Amino acid sequence: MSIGFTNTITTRASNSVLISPLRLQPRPISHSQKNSSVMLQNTSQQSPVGKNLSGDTLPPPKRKAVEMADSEDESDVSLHGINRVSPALNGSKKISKKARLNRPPFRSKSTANDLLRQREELPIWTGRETLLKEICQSDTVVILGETGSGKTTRKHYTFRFVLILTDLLEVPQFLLEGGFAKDGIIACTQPRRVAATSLASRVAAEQGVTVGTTVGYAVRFDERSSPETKIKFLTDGMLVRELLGDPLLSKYNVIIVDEAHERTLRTDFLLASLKDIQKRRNTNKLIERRLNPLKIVIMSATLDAERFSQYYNNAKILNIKGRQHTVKIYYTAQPQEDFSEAALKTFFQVHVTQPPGDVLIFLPGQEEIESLQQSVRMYANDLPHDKMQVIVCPMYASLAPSLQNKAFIPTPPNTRKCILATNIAETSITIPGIKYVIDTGFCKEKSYIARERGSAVESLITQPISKSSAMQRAGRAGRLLKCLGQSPEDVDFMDPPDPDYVKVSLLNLFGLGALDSKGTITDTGRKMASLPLETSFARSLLAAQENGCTYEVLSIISITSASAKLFIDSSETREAAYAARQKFVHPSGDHIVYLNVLRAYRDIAKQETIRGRKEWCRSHFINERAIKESEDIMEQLKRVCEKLQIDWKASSGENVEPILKSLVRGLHQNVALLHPDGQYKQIQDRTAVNVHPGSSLSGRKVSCIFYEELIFTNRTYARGVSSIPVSFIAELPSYQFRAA
DNA sequence: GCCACGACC
Repeated sequence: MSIGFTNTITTRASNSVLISPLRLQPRPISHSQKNSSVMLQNTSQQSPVGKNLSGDTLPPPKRKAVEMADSEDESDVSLHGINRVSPALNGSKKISKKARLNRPPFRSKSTANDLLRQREELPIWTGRETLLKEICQSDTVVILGETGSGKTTRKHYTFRFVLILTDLLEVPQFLLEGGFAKDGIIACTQPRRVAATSLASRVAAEQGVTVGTTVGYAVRFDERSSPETKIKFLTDGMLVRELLGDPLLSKYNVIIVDEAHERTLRTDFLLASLKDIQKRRNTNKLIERRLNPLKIVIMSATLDAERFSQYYNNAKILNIKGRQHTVKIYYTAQPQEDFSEAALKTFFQVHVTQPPGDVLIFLPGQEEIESLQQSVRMYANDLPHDKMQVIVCPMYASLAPSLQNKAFIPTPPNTRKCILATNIAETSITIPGIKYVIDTGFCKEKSYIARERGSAVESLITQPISKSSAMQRAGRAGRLLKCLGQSPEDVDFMDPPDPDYVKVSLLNLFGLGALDSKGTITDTGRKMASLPLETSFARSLLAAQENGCTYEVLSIISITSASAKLFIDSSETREAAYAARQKFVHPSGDHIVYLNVLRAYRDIAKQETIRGRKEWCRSHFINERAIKESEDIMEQLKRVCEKLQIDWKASSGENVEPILKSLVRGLHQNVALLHPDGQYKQIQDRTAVNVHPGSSLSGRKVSCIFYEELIFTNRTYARGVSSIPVSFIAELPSYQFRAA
C-alpha cells in the first residue's frame, strides 16, 4: 500500500499507536449485490415484516410485487443520479483523465426533463402504481425501506442516504402527479431544518419549478411557500406549531412523516395528533363540512414499521427494496486510536486509488472537523499534479449557512469533494455525488454515552415533556369546548412518556400557572404554548409583561435561546476573554451581562460597518453568530408578541429588579440558597450546586441565586446564574411547596 | 476552578 503521505504524519502518531497502512474493506451494503431487487409489496396482512427483512425469503408476492434486475453497474453510484453526466461515462469503472476534463458542469444539464429520466430509472418507479393505489385505498400507509442484511448502525446511515435520497423522495411527487394535491397540500415532515430545505430544492428542481412555488418549505425563520404550493417540506416542530392554529391541519390532504423511526418526543406527539386528527376528519360529520379525509404516510427505515402499522390500526406496510449498494462504506480493519488520522489516511487512500466521486467523512464534532480540514488541505497541496484536486467542505449545524452550501455545490471536473460532517448529515442531508463514506464510528458511540448520561438527569428530561404536554393541552383546548380538560395521560402515544416525569412536569406547569389545580389549561398556559420558547422562558416573558420590562427580558431570552454560545471560549484565550468581558459585568450576574453585551452590540451596529462589528466582536471574544441568531429569535418573538397583544417595547430602563424578578418567575424551580457551610443548595431538594466557573458570579458568595440549567460533570454546576434578594422567592410556588 | 455534540419551535 503506497500512500506518499503516510510517513509525514508524525506529531500525532508519536504519542498514539502508529497505524499501519489501513486495510480497507469495502463492504457493500446489500448482501446480494448482483441481483438486488425492488419490492413494493403489501406485507402487513399475512407475514410479519421481520421475516422479509431478515433475508431473501420474501413470500411470493400476493399483490403487484415488482421485481427488477438491477441494471446499474456497481460503480455508478450517484445519489439521485445527479453526477451522472453523460451516458458514455455511466458504469465505466475507468474514466480517462481526458473524459474527466471534458465533463461539462452538470448544473447546465440538470433540466427537469433530464432529472425525470433519471428519476424514472429509480427502482421505486416500478412500483409507482401500486403505491398510489394503496394510498388511495387506505387512510394510512407505512413505507418501510429495509436496511439490508446486517444492521450495524453504520450501515444504517448509509442505507438512509441511498434510499431516502433516491427512492423515498419520489413519494411526494408520485402523490402530486397522482392528483392528491388538487385541493390541498402534501406535507412532508423532516426532523431537521437542513433536510427540509434541501429536499425542497431537490424536488423543485425535479419538478422544474423554483422553490416557493409548487414546491416549498417551512422551517423556523425561513419559509418559502405560496398559495400555489402543493408539496411542502417542513420540520416536524413547524407542523406541531401549525397544529396550534389549525387543530385539524385542514389545508393538508396528505401528511408524510419521514424518518418516523427517529422517534423524538416531537414526532411521537405528531404521530399521536395525526392519528387523532385523522379520526376526526375522516368521519362523515366532517366530510359534510367539506374537509378532505387525511392521508398519512409514515416512512420508516427500521423494523419499527410494524409498530407504526399496529398503531395506525394495522395500516398497510409497503416494503421497498432498493439499490442498496450504491455507496461504498469503508471501515478500518481495526479500531483506531486516532480516528482523525485514520480518517485522513483513508481519505487519501480513496483519493489516489479510487475513481471519481465525492467522499463523506463522519466526525464527532466541530473541533475534529476543523483540524481535519486543515490536514486534508495541507496534504492535498502536496499531491502530484496528475491527481484530482480536493475541495474540503465542512458541515456542522453551527456553521454559517453560506459555508454549509459549499457542500451542495456540484463538484467541478477533475476534482473530488471531501465533506467533513458531524452527525448533522447522519440522516437526511441531500448531498449529490457522494460515492464514499468514511465513518470513524466515533460520533455514534460518543453521543450514546452522552444520552445515557443525559437521561439520568431529571431536569433535562422533564423539560421537553412539560413543553409538549403544554402544547398538547393548548392544541386540544383550541379545538372546542368539549375537549377541554383532557389530560396528557389520555393522549394515545405510541410509547407513553414515563408517568413519573409526566407528574413532575405537570407539577411544574402548575407551578408556572399554566394549569389550574384541576389540571385544566389556563389563559396563561395557552399564551405560553403559543410562544416558541421553553416553558420556563415563556413564563418569564409573561411575567415581564406584568413587570413592564418585556424589551429587556425578550433580549435576554433571545440570547439564551440561541444555539451558539455568546462568549467564545478556549483555554488559550481564556484570560484575555475574561479581561475583555469585564466591561459588561454587572453585580447581579450573568443575565444582565447578556443584556449589556446585546445593548453594546446594538449601539455598535448602528454606527459601524459589517467589518467594524466583526472586529468589535472579535476583540471582545463575542460570537457574532450567536448575536445574529438571537436577533433573529428576538424578531420572531416580537411578531408573536404582537399577535398576543403583548407590548414588546416596554422597558424598565436601568432598573434590573423587574428583569430578574421576571426571569426567576419562569425559572422558579432553579433556585438555590447559600447555606452556612458556604454551599449553595437547591430549594427543592437541598442538593448542592456549584456556580460554573464560566459564570460571572463564580467565586462570589451571594445569598440567593437562580440559574438557567444544571450541568452534571464531576460536580453539579449551575450555568447562567444571577443573584437575587431572598425576598424575590418568597412568593414563588416552588418555595411555597417547600414550606408546605 | 470548568466537556460535547446534535435537533426543534
